[in-house]
Amino acid sequence: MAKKQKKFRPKARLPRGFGDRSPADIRATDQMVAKIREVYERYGFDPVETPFFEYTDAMGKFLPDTDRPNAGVFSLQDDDDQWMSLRYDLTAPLARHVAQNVNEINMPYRTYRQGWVFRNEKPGPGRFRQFMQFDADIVGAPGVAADAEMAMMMADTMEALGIKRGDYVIRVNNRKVLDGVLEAIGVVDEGQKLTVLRAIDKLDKFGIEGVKLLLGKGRKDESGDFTEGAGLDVTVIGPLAYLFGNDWQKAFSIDIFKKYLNKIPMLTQSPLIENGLMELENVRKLVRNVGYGSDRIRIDPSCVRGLEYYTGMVYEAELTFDVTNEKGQKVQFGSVGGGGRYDGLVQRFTGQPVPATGFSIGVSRLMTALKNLGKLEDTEMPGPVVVCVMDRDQVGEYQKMVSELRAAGIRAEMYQGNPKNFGKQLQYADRRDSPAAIIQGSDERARGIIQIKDLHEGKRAAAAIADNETWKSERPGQFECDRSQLVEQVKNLTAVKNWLER
RNA sequence: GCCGCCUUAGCUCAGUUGGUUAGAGCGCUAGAAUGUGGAUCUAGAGGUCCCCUGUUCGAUUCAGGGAGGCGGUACCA
Repeated sequence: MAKKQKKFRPKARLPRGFGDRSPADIRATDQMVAKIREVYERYGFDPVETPFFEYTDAMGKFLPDTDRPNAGVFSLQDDDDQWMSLRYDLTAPLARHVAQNVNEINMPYRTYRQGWVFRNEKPGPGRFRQFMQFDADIVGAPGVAADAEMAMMMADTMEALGIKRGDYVIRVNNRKVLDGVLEAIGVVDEGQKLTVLRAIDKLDKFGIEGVKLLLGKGRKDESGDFTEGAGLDVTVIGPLAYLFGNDWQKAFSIDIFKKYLNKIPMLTQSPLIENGLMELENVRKLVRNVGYGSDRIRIDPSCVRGLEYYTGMVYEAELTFDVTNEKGQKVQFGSVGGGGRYDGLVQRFTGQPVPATGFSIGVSRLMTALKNLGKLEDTEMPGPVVVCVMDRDQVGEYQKMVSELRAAGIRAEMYQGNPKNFGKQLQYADRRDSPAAIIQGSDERARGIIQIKDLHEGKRAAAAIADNETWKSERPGQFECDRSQLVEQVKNLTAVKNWLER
């Protein structure tokens, strides 16, 4: 007697940091993407798409001392043993695309794209290992006017998405100023430089006191974990904190910025800083001139951005309201998009300097924020009109009704489950939020009519009925009409009408 | 990676000072009512109490290890 072999059953589970998308998610994303695209198109950008995979060397993602790709990217070797990686952003692939097509591309090249990117990192609240970004870049435009356009387009995009003025801000800064300051105070070690920049980047998260700790000895977090600081001297930390901790909502001017910079000891004349300040001032003038106030685009010395490849202006879109998650916990949201000037990325391939500036919107993150706020538009779609199967030998006729409704632009289907239990069919239609069920049994057929059951109206009318007998005999929302009236009558139902006129 | 919390039915969660039949709400299935979705009532199905090892007469409960989830922090090119 053979023992019953236990069949291997894989556990149905998602890889960490990945998620299925519901109909509501997909529709909401589509809507968001459409709105963003509309803004970009209006600014004169054209789409171009690159694939999910790139050769790892093209993305510049090999670890320094090994022939293995960076651990933060998903990588695999193809059958030629070449390392390929899933793209971790849309900027590196664009640089590759531009380098490969420099001769065909008409510069300045205004281009946008949206798509999934992948990062092999620990996911967090609102952070996934697959997420969607929406990028726009101007390649081949060296002037700060291009950067100003980016900042303005970001602001416009926020508002196009329904985020009110005051609920977001585009923070702008210049890497040249930061680099100049760090150089002046003697931070020349690359590692220390990065630590300082990261510390400043944490301002919104930990406040100025936390940043001071990180600039100095280090900081202990709530769980008791200790983070090593940059080890700067107190004489430098003070003025730095003063510079970055200031509320920069007031109108920016070079003079004010300089005044703060002057409080930093050891800071001398620096062409780098002068140049950076001039660029900031020019951007400020450009955007103010067309009516973008400091409530929308703000010069902010604490805006640093982590990426190393930025060479000039950097910008970041931040939501200024609190975000709570589905469990009611307040969530640190941080930025929902950012970017900057990266004049060196294309040069990596061609040797020729190609100036470029661009930014990226974290669509998934932004959607999470909007969803938690209830700021997502109602994406509900009414279910299909369900044609009930009363007699199996009549499915041809039922399918014809479905076909007529579809031809009129109305979502419709014939019930595909077991038709034996009629109640089941209505229950199905109800759960799909169908506007109507169509009923034609032998009685109706003999009279050449159909029953149209307005399920939405029925639900409303039923609120007053507690007793099932009454509920059944009254048939709330139900009416009959001639078979030939099917499409016309269904079109007249409120839910259907609203949908067709949306 | 590091720190903390958590893991019991499809879902949200009780509970067992270590004891024989492990519970609730919601959901699901069926019936009351076989041609009428809701509400109501009745019944039913559904469990490796995350996994492994140990302690014990006995472990879902205790100990150690592991996995997974959540949160913080680091990293985020």
